[in-house]
Amino acid sequence: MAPKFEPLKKEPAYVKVYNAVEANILSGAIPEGAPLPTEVELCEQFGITRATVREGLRLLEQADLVQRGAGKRFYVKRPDAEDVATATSKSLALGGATFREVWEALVVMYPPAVRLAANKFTAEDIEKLVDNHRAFDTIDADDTHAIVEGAVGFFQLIAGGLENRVLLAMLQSLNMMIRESLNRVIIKTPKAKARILDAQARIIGAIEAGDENEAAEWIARHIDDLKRGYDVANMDLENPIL
Amino acid sequence: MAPKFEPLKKEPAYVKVYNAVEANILSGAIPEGAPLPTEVELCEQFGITRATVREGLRLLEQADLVQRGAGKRFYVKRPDAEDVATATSKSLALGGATFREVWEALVVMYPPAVRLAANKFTAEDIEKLVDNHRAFDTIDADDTHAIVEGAVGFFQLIAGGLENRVLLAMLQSLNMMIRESLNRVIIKTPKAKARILDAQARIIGAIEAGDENEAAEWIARHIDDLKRGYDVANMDLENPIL
DNA sequence: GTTGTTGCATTGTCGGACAACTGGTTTATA
DNA sequence: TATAAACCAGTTGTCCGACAATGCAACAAC
Repeated sequence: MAPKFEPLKKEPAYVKVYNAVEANILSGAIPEGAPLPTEVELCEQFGITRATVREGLRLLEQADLVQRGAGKRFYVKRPDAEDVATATSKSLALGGATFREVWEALVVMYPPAVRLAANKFTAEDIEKLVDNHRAFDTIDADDTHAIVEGAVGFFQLIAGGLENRVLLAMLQSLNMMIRESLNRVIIKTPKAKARILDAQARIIGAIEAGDENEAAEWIARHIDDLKRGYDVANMDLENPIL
Repeated sequence: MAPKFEPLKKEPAYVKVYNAVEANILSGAIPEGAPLPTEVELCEQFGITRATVREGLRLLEQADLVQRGAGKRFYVKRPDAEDVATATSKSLALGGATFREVWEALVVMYPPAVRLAANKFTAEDIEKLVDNHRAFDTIDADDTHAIVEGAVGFFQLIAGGLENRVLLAMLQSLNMMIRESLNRVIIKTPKAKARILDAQARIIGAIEAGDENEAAEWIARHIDDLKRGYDVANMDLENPIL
């Protein structure tokens, strides 16, 4: 067998900057919230020019490891679930994810998630759901945008109450994609609002009662119901959501 | 109520570059695989200096919208599921995700995923599972690293066969975090290999038979079994995985 | 106490320059 | 002729030095 040499990395300097700073953040050497050295300081420390340092900083910036304060210099920031979700959904959408894939993911993920919710939700969490539900009731049935927001908001509250950032990030990115989808296929059926309202009520009831089977059952129906809009619109589910 | 003004954004030029190019990619004006204009061309088009253009390009680079070819200039690339997963898991880990969150997500997501697999997997997919299983059988029971890889590889194959990039991205990022976790709490129990092997066999059998209940049942047990290592190691599940 | 002023630190942008690398073309050599 | 060496053009990576714009803090003025 031929000796397998590493491609002996000669990464550009700005990547090295990125890696070096990332390592320091990761190891905790630069704690969360702490400011990064200034650009000139970094220049001196790395022994490179400012332009190069800045390119490395852009990488960190886009990686959400670091953020420009209201003031000026960068400070370390841990990526929160929402950022992760935004980036994920954006990437997936851009990657050509189809309606089918998104809906399928929804069907797969939410029923077990509400099962967890039924076991875990506090009175507070439930109250939020109820509030959201009441607000939803007051919207104009023709205001499709508001309806979409209300429907997505419900999912958001479910995801948010799970006390689990990993699940939160994943469900949230799903929610964003669903919002895209729903806004595209405008919910036209006049009954839409009523049916959503009913489903939400039952799900909330089931969670409140801690009845995970009932909750899972109803959210599955709810999702299926939402999806029906697509079938009605006669859309090809294999179309990309973007 | 006090009038609420927009923060009147005056984004720096390099952000504008990022946005402009992103928009062009998104709209399909620059199709996938097509090369971006060279840096100098971009300078001319935007009417700014090269250093600034390059900062914008770094943002695009980190956003995985664009990639440096083996040759030289950037070409457009859609983010694939793996990149998304890598970024997601990294961010979540950095965000302080705990063992509990990861395991919980695993418990929530995989049983329904294998249900899907039981309905959807082709002979080919199953063959891969079988191959992986056979290979796993041959590893040394003391080679904990190999055992972890084998266990994770099994999950990877499940995720990969679903024909769903959205689910794939999410499951894959979970897999990466699990790999981290398992490598940390080294599987010591001598029986580990045997139990994993057995569970995998049953899951594969169930998928092959299209028995989704059986498959879901066994993967749940399997996951629970893997988790037991933590209990044995007496680890605090609320510790971050990093 | 609020409002202006001033100066400092830091970032954003500029212009030009050069080395390094890649790919292709031409030329020299076996 | 075929192969290797040398050359050239295009592009990226890095550097330097400079200046404008902005935010911050301290201080002065009303």
